[in-house]
Amino acid sequence: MYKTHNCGELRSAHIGQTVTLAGWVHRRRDHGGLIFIDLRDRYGVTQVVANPEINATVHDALAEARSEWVLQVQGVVGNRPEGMHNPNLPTGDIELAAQEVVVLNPAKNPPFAINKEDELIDENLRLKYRYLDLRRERMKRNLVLRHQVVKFMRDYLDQAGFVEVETPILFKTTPEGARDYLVPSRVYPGEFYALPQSPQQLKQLLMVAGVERYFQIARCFRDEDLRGDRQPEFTQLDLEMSYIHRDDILAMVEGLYTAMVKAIVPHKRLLSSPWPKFSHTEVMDRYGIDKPDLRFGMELYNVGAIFAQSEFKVFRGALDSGGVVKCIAAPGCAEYSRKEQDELVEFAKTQGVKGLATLGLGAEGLKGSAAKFINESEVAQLRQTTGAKPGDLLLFVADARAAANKALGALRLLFRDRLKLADKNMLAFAWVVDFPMFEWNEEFQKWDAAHHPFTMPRMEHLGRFETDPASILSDAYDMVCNGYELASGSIRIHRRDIQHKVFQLLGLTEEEIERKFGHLLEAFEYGAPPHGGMAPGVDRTVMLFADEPNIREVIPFPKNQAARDVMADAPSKPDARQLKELHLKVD
RNA sequence: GGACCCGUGGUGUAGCGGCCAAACAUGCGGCCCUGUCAAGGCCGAGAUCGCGAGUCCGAAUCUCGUCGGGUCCGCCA
Repeated sequence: MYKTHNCGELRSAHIGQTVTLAGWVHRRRDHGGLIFIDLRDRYGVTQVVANPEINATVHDALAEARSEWVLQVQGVVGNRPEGMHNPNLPTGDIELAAQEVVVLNPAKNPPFAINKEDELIDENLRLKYRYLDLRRERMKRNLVLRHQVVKFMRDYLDQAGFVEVETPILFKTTPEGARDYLVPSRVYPGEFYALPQSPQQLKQLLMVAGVERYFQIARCFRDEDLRGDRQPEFTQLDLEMSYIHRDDILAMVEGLYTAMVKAIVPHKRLLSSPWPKFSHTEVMDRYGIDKPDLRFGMELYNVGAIFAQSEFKVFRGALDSGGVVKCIAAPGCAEYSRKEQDELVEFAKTQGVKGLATLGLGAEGLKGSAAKFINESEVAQLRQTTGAKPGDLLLFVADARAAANKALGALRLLFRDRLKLADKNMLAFAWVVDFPMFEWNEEFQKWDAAHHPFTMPRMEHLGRFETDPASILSDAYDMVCNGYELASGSIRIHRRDIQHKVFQLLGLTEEEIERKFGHLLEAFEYGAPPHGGMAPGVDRTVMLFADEPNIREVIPFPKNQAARDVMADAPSKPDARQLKELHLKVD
């Protein structure tokens, strides 16, 4: 070992001991005579002091040292002089009087400061030098937090009788869903493996195999465009249980997360426990989105009834064509300028609606674009329905229901951030249940599975496959928290006939069903138990726990938004020989 | 595929038609300094303002294009 102790553990009790530390030069303070070096390793920082009158060689060596040099220092742990203790440092009562210094490795000046936390360094630069970025306190903290989260999950599920099983990374491409990452086979020209979008089929087969309680910290791959909470590869806590109903698995995951919050982020509070449960319809109506942030109010209100007799053309048109008029009330924003209101309108348009009407309940009367079209009686009813107060700004969208929900839901989040309506130490977990089983795909004129095709439709709705697929509900469920979808899951189909029926409705031919899912359907014929599961996102969980704005901050080596690894510069061109072996030609 | 925002010394910012052969902080180099801990003091180096066209007497500043980055829409069973 290069060291006898780490840089975070020495205390007064060690005074007088001869120890050896090794680490990076965090900071150097050269007084000409005395030199102080803050030596840093993973565990902390210890002050090393060199006195030229005591040891000139050591003093000269430390005078040369610069930031991020790697040093090994042997010395005696000493009590700091009276009044020189540093209460801000766990090791602040002692210092190491250096007797011997070995430069293990000098270092170039880093492209950004490792010993500073406040500056927001350009992320591309951080990613290019990720190994330096990870030395910084913030990243180190996130790395360790992630470890704690994963370890807690493993321990908790082990206690609950789950078995961790690894499933293949090289698997089979599946239709629908996200775009697959394909891996060419050298042995079979023209054939490809696919990286799993999730271990969905495999874990179901593990249920058929009798594992009963399975979990895996599973890497998943989806070749879609990136977002702050989406990476091409990400990690899920993949879970599956046999002989359970929906509420059994919800209770299992709720228990896990509730215990985990208490153990790992005790400074965070749960909005409610047990967690509330909403139907999909209800969250869409009230929050305009299927992953509501419940930490604040500002709900959406359907005010169509108030304007049933309105002559306001915008509202009239929407209502007459089967749409809705909905609104939210932005607290204290009645005096927004014309420009500020125009910005809101523009934002709404980016969310897919034709426009946005505004009504400010100003101190000197009504303001905003809808003011002259709304009468006193309507204002009174609006105030009653929405609870809006004088000084609030009402924002109306008159459009098709889905579009209106989406735009107002997005505006609600805009105001959350702008008005700081959400407490960052609050975790508002909730369940969303009763999803529709199918969604009509306008582009391809076909039915899609709203969750995935292995989801169990409600038994009592099985008769509607031929008559009204849109009305079929499924046993799917989402776990949401603070505006993120943290997990998604369902009770699965375990009967061949039902699974076949679903594939048929999704438009797969008999030949496709057999070729793509034959293995699964056959498995269901050998005594598949009823089962279901879910898959919480590990990256998003850690992101929420760490108060980070995106999952890149909790992934050691993430891709940028263009899906590149800017450190290694991947993806990259393979050698011609590699392509030839794989029987590939590139355009 | 689309919309919007950003790009100025190593880093973070300011400047947003002439006062800029670009300012501040920090970092870096040198000198001084024996109790600092974001050490201090003095001196110094370091940027053709992402790139390319254009407008103008004059462009870091305005316009167009392009490259890079980010946020969002589409997409993400």
